[in-house]
Amino acid sequence: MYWLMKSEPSEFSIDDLKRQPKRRAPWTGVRNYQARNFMTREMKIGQLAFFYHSSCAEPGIAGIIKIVSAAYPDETQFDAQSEYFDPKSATDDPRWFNVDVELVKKTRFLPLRELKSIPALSDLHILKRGNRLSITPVSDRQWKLVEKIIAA
DNA sequence: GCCAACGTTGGC
DNA sequence: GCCAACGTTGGC
Repeated sequence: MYWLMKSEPSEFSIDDLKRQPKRRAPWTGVRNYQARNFMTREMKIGQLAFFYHSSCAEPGIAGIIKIVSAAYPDETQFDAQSEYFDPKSATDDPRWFNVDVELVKKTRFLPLRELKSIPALSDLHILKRGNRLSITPVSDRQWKLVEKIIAA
């Protein structure tokens, strides 16, 4: 099982991750229950994910990251100064969680445009109509195919 | 539990 | 900035 995780590069890009100590950072700001549940229930330490740049001039896959922690409460939900502050979340019953990720490698940039042009990837979640989930599973087959394309 | 209104996402 | 698609909210 692999993953694809979206981030707006103006908020947090792959280069921002690269600059972090140990190239690690908490994946904060997820405020969707389905995406949260993927982190709390299905993600395992050591699993790999594509780092995807969204909501920008050129959306696409920018690199590969690794899950390096179990899910734990997202601190930004308790920070009134944060744009991710959630007044309905209580410290003794947190609503939102995050995992930590580590940069494995920055790859050749693979634009969404190119992903769309590959028929064998038509079942990729982010290519499906109306998909907005910020964290989606990627199958072994899809992962290997994309890796091959990036390497080529 | 239904569902209309509203807010957000994200590519274009 | 537009707008389709989808998630969340809250009155009933």
